[in-house]
Amino acid sequence: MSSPDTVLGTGEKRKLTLLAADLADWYRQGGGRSFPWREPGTPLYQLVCVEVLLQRTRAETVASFYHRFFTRFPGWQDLAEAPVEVLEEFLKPLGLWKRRAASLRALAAYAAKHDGMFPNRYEELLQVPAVGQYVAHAILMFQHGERFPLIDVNMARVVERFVRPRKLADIRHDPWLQQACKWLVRRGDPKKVNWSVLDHAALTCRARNPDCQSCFVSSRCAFKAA
DNA sequence: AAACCGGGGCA
DNA sequence: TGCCCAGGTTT
Repeated sequence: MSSPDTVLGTGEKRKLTLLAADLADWYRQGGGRSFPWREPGTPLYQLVCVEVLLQRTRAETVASFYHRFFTRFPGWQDLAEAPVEVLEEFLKPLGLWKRRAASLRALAAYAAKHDGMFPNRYEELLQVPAVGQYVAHAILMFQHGERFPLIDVNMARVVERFVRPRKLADIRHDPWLQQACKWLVRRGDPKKVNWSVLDHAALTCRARNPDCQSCFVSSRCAFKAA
């Protein structure tokens, strides 16, 4: 048996399709943000490292740290060779420095054994150290060009406000939210569609002070700010 | 399912 | 001051 709480309905799919189309147009017209790691030709090494740096950390903060980090650690080998204490000290301005240092070192060790490549199956990716659902999706998208959503608090907030709230507390375990996010990126360039959602979340559909007045999809949105 | 990590940004 | 941030791991 499938309950409405766990299955994405037809009406919900239609709403999400329209939302994605509008966000894609907005992004194409230059409405989104620009970050160093979005530049064409950014190596997979940088993309994977950035995902670790972005965890629980504002993208703007990571952007200001980007040049420093990759000047000091240009490749997997530099990361693997650095003493963990040095890496920890280097990461302190970002916070979560102990965990991040461990994650980056584990990833560097993995990359060294696999020639800088990662698995192309979701289940295998989850076995890689420091790789959870979000990073696994990111790797599938960036390395293999597959159509996966970057399901983070931002995408979750946009989808939940626009359609309806999730049932489970944890984003990563809510089946309805998973389907909704996957549906949201069903068409268009996977990277651009994902970025358009994240940028809409950061600029307009903000966590604390959402700008529903200037939101161009507010007429179809289930969420109304006070 | 909930706790934990953590410094910085912002109201 | 208190909440929030492109999560993953441990309990």
